[in-house]
Amino acid sequence: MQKQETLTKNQKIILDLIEKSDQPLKAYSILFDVKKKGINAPLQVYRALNKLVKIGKIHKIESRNAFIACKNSKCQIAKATVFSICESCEDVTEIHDHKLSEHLRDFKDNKGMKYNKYNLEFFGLCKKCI
Amino acid sequence: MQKQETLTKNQKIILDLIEKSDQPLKAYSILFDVKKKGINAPLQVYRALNKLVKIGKIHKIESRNAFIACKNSKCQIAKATVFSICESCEDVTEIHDHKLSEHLRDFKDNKGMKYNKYNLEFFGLCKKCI
DNA sequence: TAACACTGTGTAATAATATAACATATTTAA
DNA sequence: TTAAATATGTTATATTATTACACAGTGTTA
Ligand SMILES: [Zn+2]
Ligand SMILES: [Zn+2]
Ligand SMILES: [Zn+2]
Ligand SMILES: [Zn+2]
Repeated sequence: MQKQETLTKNQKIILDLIEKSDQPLKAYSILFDVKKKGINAPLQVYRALNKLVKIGKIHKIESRNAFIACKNSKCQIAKATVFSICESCEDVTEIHDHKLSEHLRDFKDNKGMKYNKYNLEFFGLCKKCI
Repeated sequence: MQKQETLTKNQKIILDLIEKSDQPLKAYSILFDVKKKGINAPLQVYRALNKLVKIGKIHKIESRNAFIACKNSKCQIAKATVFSICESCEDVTEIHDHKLSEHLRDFKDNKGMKYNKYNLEFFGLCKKCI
């Protein structure tokens, strides 16, 4: 089992907001939404986001500078992420594919590099947008 | 064969600079370096970068907001990128692994999404930094 | 040749994303 | 109970990227 983290007030407020959205949220849109809860500055948002990413509660979609909640309760998931992104409607889905995970986990380059994390983003058109 | 693109003056200047570096360069560092060649504004840099990315001459390292030259002459490579990134020295290497490419190319999710591109970034410690 | 689409340029202004620096408070652990 | 680690609130600033506008070159086509 993963160590259960106790979240602080700001972290809870921001995680709640992200979990209520099924799509990625951007930092300044989060800031706008949590102003009514007393969070006033970008740094307060980014500090919470960084912590939540670190403990795996949310993931950053690097190509979009946006943050999405992780629905997967498994350990280590923060260190092994796969997303599909529709380039038309911007719908983002986290992918958990056992076979793909295995391939990625077992990947070795020929440079002797030691990996502890990866992030994979697939781009295309979702069913609705094809 | 891929259609041979004719690059414009600005695009050539910026591609030259990126190709001379074996590591990713950031847009504003590129801007600083090409000012002596008459490129004065961020937008001139970003326009060239976007074009060069589009035609596959360079790739964007999404997690670093930086741009690296592609050494691979194969078609389609702009649409299927894999990088290893050292979190200590920030060394970035483009990976071309046939087996991995196959797995990624053949990946199908269960949502009927049609993919046309992917980007994979591995993070860890390189040989020197372990 | 003229009209048009398409691509690129140059410039200024601004938007969007993220961090530094500082003072203080709270929690955790030796 | 001191010290270390983590979090907070605030201001300012750094970094990354785009909008808007005027115009120039190139190729197509009517
Ligand atoms: Zn997840
Ligand atoms: Zn879509
Ligand atoms: Zn490449
Ligand atoms: Zn290294």
